[in-house]
Amino acid sequence: MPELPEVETVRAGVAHHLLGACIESVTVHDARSVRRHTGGSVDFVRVLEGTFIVDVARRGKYLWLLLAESAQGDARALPGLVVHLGMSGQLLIKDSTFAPDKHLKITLDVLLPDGAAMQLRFVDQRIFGGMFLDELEPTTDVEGTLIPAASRSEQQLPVIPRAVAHIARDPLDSHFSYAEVRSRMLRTSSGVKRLLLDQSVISGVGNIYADEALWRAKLHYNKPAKTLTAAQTRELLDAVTEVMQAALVAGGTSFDALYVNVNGQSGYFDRSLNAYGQAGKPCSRCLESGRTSIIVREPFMNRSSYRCPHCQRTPRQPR
DNA sequence: CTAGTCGCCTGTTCGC
DNA sequence: TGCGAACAGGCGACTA
Repeated sequence: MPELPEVETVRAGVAHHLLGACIESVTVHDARSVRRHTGGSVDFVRVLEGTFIVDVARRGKYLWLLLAESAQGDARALPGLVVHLGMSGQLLIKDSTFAPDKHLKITLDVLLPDGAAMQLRFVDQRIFGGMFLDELEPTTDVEGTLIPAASRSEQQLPVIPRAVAHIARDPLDSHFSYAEVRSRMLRTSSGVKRLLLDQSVISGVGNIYADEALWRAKLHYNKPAKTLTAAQTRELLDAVTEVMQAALVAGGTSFDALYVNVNGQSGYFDRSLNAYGQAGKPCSRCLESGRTSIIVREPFMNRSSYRCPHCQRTPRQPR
């Protein structure tokens, strides 16, 4: 499943390979993958065909391609092509001689600036992800915009798709604000994990990273967020950031290969997890101090939470 | 307004 | 061996 670091790798890979490319033709193989596009498949294809990819930006697990009428055109004149990989989505860059992938949902046939023909393929098994076109609105800086703020012209001001505007900055965002997250945490009665998973508070944190960060910070998922000290909050957010940055370094090395590894192969699962999925196994931190404490799995928000019953004690008044 | 639940999806794993 | 149930979970839509 693509986590935030993989999505950033995908963004960088698409930008690296397809900047300036013209989208010559588009095929929607499964309309469910464009269900968030209000105009339906026909409109999706019609608007996209003939446009140029001029930038690729990201916030949280959303990424979007900025489109223009020419390779140097104004991206604000056209909607953005928003991509969300959901749980099982992949973006693959291949040439058309490669056989169609299993679960291929959308194909963009593109012509690169050097004249080479390629395909950007959206592959998705579970169809939680998708693509859609969405109007852009002005914003402050977004990650991945290639043009440095100082040298931007009027028509290169940062924009964000309307559907993504409510998404908070993520821990890999250079404008990520610890203080804003802290402030939101103090204003809610919810448990801390619910906050970590709330897109409008902090984005890009899924169930795995949430559990791992809570384990590192020795916090119970149901501890009311407002009861965390400033130091605990700092430690928790630092833990999230550290794991993500490590995964980004691990996964961000390979997009020069022939089949462009823009597919979100997770470097994260290669390393050992301390909490997530570890039910029944001893907590490694407890083992180091000569204690045996077994990681437990507990239902939470219609899914699972994993924690060490010793390091991550149940709060006195669980919510 | 906030808090919390539900449903979308399908491949894999599990128990009977 | 076969077969249905449980499970995985991001996130928009919905309810209270």
